[in-house]
Amino acid sequence: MTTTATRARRSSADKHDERRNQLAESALRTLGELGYARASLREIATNSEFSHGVVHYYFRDKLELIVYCVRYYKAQCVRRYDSVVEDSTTADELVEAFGAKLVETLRDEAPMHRLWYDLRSQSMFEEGLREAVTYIDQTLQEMIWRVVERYSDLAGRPPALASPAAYGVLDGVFQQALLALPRGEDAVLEALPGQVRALMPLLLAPQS
Amino acid sequence: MTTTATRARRSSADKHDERRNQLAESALRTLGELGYARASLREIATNSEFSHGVVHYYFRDKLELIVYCVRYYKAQCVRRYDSVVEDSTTADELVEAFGAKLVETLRDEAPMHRLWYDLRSQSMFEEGLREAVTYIDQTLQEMIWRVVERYSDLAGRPPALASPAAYGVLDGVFQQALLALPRGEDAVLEALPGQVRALMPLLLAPQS
DNA sequence: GGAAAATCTTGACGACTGTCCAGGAATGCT
DNA sequence: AGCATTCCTGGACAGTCGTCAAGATTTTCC
Repeated sequence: MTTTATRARRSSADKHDERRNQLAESALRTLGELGYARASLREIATNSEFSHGVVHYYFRDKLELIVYCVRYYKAQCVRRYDSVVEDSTTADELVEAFGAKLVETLRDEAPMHRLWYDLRSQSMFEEGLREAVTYIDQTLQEMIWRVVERYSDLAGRPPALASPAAYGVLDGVFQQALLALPRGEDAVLEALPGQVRALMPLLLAPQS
Repeated sequence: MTTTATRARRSSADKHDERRNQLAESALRTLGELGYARASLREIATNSEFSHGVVHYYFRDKLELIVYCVRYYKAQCVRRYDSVVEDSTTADELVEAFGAKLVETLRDEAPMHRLWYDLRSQSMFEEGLREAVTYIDQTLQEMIWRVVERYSDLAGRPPALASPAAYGVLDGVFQQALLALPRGEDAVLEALPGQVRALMPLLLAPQS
C-alpha cells in the first residue's frame, strides 16, 4: 500500500462520507418540515442537488438513511449546553443561561426538535429505529444530567432526582413548549425561562 | 313529527353512532399496534367485521376517522385518576394510589399510550390533527392538575408549579417509562412508583 | 308483500411509495 | 490518451394508499 494509494483511498472515503452528510442534511431539512411519515425519498432528493436514485447508492434503504440522519444530527446538538455548564459561576446564573439556551434552540431549531420527537414516537412502532433512538435518548439524558450536576455543585445541594427522572421532567416541559409553539410563539418563548426558574430548584434537595 | 318518527330517527341516529364507535374501536386497536403512519384504512377494516369501503360511509376521510377515534378514546381515559383523587385521605396515600394507577395503565394500555404520543407528534406536522390534539392535551392537563391540587390540599402545601409545567413534568416521566418498556417491562413498572414518590413532593412548596 | 331507504361489498382509479437497474457522465490512474 | 472505476441519472417495477361509485344486500315503513 503506497502513500498515494492510502491518500487516494482516504480521500475517496472522505468524499463518500461527505456525500452521505450532504444527503443527510438535505434529508434533515425535509424531515424537519414534513415529519418522518410524509418525507419520501423523492422529496428528500428534490430538496438536494441529486436525483432520487442516488439515495440507494449511499444508503441501503430508507431506514439506514433516517438512522444516519438522526445520528448525524445528534452529534451536532449534544454539546448544546456545555457552555452553560462551563461558563456559569453561580446557581442562578446557570438557571438563567440554561433557560436562555432552551429558548434559543426552541426558536431557531424547532423543526429538528419536532423531528426528534416524531422519530422517538415512531421508534415505539418501528423496531429498526429503536436502537438508534435509545442511544440518542441516553446521550441527551447524560447531557441534561451534566447541567443538573453542575447546578447541584454550584448550589451546594444534592439532586433530588436520579438522572432518568430529571431528564424526563425537563424533557416533558420542553416538549410542552414545543407543542404550544404554533399557538403563540412569543408567549411560549417568554414563559419558558420562568418555568425553568421555578422548576430547577425543585430538582435539588431542599436547603438544609 | 310523530312519536314513532322521532323514535325511529333517534334509533337510526343511535345506530349510526354505534357503528361509528365500532369502527373507532377497531381503528384504535389497529392504530395502537401499528401507529398512525402504518395503519391503513384497509388494515383497520380488516380488523373489524366490515369491509374497507364502509369507512367512507361513516367518515368523510381518514383524518375524520382518526380525530373521532382520538376523541372517543379520550372520553374513556380522562377520568382515570378520579378515584385516586376521591379515595385518598392522606398525601402519602394519594402518591401511592397515583403511582399504582400509572403502573396499571402503563401495563394494560401501553398501545393506547403509544398511539397518543404518536398522534401528538403527528399533530406538529399535520394541521388537521392539531385542534383535537390540543383539546385533549388540555383535558389531560386538567386531569393531572386535579391530582396535584388534591395532593396539595392533603399535604397542606401549595403547588410549586403552575398547571402546564406540572403536567409537562409528570407527562415527561410517564413518557420515558413508556419508551423504556420494551427493554425490561418488569424493571420499568417496578421503578415507576419510586420515581413518583420522589417526584410528587417536589411539586409542592417546601414545608414552611 | 313490496316500495323506499339504509347499509354494505366489491372492484376500480390515479397517485404515490421504496426499490432496483441499465446506461450515461465524470473522475482518477497509468 | 485511454482505460477503469466511481458516481449519478432517469425510468421502470410492483406494491400500497385514500377515495369513490355502482350495484348487491339488508332494513324500515306503509
